[in-house]
Amino acid sequence: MSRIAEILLPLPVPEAFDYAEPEGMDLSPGALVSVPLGSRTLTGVVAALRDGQGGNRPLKPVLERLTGLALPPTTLAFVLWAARYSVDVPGAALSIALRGARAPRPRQERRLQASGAVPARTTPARSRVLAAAQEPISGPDLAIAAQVSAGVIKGLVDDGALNVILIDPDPGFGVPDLALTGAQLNPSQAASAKVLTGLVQTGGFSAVLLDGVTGSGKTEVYLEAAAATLAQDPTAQVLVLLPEIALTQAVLARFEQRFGARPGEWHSAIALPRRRQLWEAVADGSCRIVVGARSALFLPFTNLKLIIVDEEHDGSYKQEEGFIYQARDLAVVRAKLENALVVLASATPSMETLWNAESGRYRWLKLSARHGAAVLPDIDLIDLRSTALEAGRWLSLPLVQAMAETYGRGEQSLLFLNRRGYAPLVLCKACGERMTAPDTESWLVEHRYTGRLICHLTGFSMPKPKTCPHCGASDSLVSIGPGVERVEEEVKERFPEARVEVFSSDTVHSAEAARELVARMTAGEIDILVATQAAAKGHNFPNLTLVGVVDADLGLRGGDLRAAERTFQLLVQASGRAGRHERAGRALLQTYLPEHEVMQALKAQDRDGFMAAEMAERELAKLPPFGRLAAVIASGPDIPALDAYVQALAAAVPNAEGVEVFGPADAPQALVRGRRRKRFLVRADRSVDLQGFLSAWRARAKVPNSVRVVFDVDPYSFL
DNA sequence: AGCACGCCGACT
DNA sequence: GTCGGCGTGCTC
Repeated sequence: MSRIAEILLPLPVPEAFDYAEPEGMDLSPGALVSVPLGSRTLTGVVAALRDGQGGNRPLKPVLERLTGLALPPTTLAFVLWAARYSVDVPGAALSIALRGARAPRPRQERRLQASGAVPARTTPARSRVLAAAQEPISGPDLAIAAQVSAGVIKGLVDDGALNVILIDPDPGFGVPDLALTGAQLNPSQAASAKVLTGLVQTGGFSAVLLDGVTGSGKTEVYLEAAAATLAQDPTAQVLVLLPEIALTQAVLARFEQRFGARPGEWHSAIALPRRRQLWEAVADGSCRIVVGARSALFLPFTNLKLIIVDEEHDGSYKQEEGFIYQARDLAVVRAKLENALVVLASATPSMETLWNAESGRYRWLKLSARHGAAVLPDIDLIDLRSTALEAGRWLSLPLVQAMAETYGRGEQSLLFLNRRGYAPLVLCKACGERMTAPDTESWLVEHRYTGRLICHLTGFSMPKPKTCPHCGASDSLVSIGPGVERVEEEVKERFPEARVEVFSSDTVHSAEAARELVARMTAGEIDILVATQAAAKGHNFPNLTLVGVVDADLGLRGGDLRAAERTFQLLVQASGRAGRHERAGRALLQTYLPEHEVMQALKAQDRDGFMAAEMAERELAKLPPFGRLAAVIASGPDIPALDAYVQALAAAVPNAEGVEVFGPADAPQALVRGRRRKRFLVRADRSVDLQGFLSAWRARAKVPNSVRVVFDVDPYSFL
C-alpha cells in the first residue's frame, strides 16, 4: 500500500499539502523533507502519513528526506499549537522553527597535520613545520609557529608529508562541567534554589514565579536549577530566554563561569551558519544549554526539561510583526508539552503572572534580601507643579542639587528619559505648522547629532530645513520638548567639568558599542549617563548612586491598558540601577502627577499594593487577566476598499455570548507607510473560545486584495 | 512566500 | 511590432 505524506511548508497556506511517499523512503512525522512546489523546491516537515494515493490528480513525490534532521514530536505539536493560538496558518509558526534548519551550513575549516611520511627533501624549515604540525593546526597558524612562508607548507602538502583535514568550525558552545559548584547563596536564595531543585527531581510540568527585587540574585538561583536539571538526566536540556540581545552577554558569562563552558547563543544577530550549527546541535541533543531571544523557543529540543524566562514582564517578549506571539506565555505552553519546569523571573512581574501565582497555578518564590550589603534606593518624587522648570530646561533644582552632591562625592548619576533624539516635536512659531512624516503623519523627531528630522516609526528622515516648508518663514522652526540629546546639552551646561555620555540606540549602534559603554561606566570613566530604556535594565554599575527620571509621566500618556503597569515596571527597573553595591542609592522622579497611584506606589515602594489596585480595576472591567483581548487590524492604501471591508466585517460579527466587539476605529497609528489602518478590539470572557470566534468572524467577510488583516491575540501595544 | 500568467506603455 | 510594468491567484 502506498502512502501519502502530509507536508507542512513554511508558507502562508492554510493546510498541509499531500505528496506521494516514494517506495522505501520510510518517512515518519517530524522528518524534514524537500518537496517540489510549482517550479521550486522547498524544505517542509512531515505532519502525518496515511495510506492511499492521489485522488483525481496524481500527487507529486517527496524528493528527498533530509537525513539526520527531524523536528521532535513535541516541537511539531508546539508549532501547531502556537499557530492555532495566534489564529495564524501553521506555516507562519513553522517558518520560525525551520529558520535554523534552512540556514546554510558553515564552511568546513582546513587543518594540517603531519602524516608521518618523510618528505623527499628535508630542510630545517620543513622540519620545523612537521614538528609544529603534530596536532591538527590551521595553515596560517602553522606558518607562524614554524616561522616559515606559506610556500614551504604547500610544498609539504604536495609531498604528502602534511595531511589536509577538513573539520567543522567551532560551534561556539561547550559541554557543561557538572562538577563545578555555584556561588555561595544567601538564605533566601538557598531556600528558593532548594524548591527549584526539588521540582527538578520530582519531574513533570510545573510553573514557578521567581519574584525578587532588582539585585536580589535571581540569576544565581536559576543557575542552580539549571545545574540540577543537567545533573538529573544526562540528556536534559535547558533554555534561558532573555528579552533582548543586549542582556545575553552578561548571562552567557554567568553560565560560562558556572559550568565552565559557553551555552549556545540564539538571536537575530547570530550569523546564519552558526544558527544552522546550533539548530542541529539542539536537535541531536549535543547542545544542552541555550541562551536566546524569544525565537529560541521554537528550537527543536529533544529533551527540554527547564525553561527560564528572565525579566518575564518585559514587553519585548511580545512579537508584534509577522507571526505574532507572546514568548513568555508560549514558554509555559512549551513546558507543558515537554513535561518540563518553567521559571518566570522578575522584580516586577506582569499582572498575568502575578495573578497566576496568587491563584496557585504557579508556585511563587520570593527572594527578599538584596544581594550582599546593597539596599533598595530611596525613591522621592519631585512635584513639577510646585518646583517649576525654567524655560527650556528639563532638570529641576532638587534634581540638579542631588546630581551636584553625587558628583562632588565622586559617584555616578544616571538620568533616565525614554525618548531618543533632541526634541520630539519641531514646529514653526510663525504659522504653527508641525513637522510630520509624509506617510505616517507622526511627528518628526529632531536629532542634533545628525542634524536631521527622523520618523521613529518608519525611519524616514530629512535634513532639518532652514525655512518653514509651509509658510516659508526663515529661522522660525523651534524644538519642543526634551529628548536625551537635549538633556545631555543641559547637563553639560550645568556640569561643564563632568564626563557626560548618552546611551540610546542612536549613540550605541552595536552590541560591541554597548559593551564598551557599559564597561566605561562600570570603570567609573563616566560621571553622568543620560539614557533611554536601553540602559534601564540588567546592567550593574557599582558606583551609581543617583537615578533621575526626567519625565516619570511619559509612559502614562496615551492611555492603553498596560500604561500604568508598564510605567511602574520601567521606573522600578530604572530606579533599581542605583545603589546596587555597598553605597546607598537614591532615585528622584520628576512628575506632574505626584498623587497618581503609580507615583505613590513607587514612592512607598509598594509593588504589591499597586498591583492589587490595578488588578481590582482590571477585574471590574473584565480585562486581562480576567478577560481576554484581541485586536483586528485591517490596513491598505485604498481607502474606499478598506472602509468597505471594515464595514462588511462590522456587519458580520458573529453572535456570541460573552464577547464584545468595539470598532471599527482608526488605529492609534492611523497611517503607516502610506497604508491607512483601522482597528477592532475584541473583549471576551475567559470561557469563550476566542480563536474560534476570530476564525469564524474572518471567514464571514471577503478580504479585498489591497487590504491586509492581522489578528493580534492578547495585544500589548495598541499601535 | 515566490513565481507564473496576464493585460497595457516606450523602445530596437 | 516586442520587452516589461507589477496586479492576481495558485502551489499538493
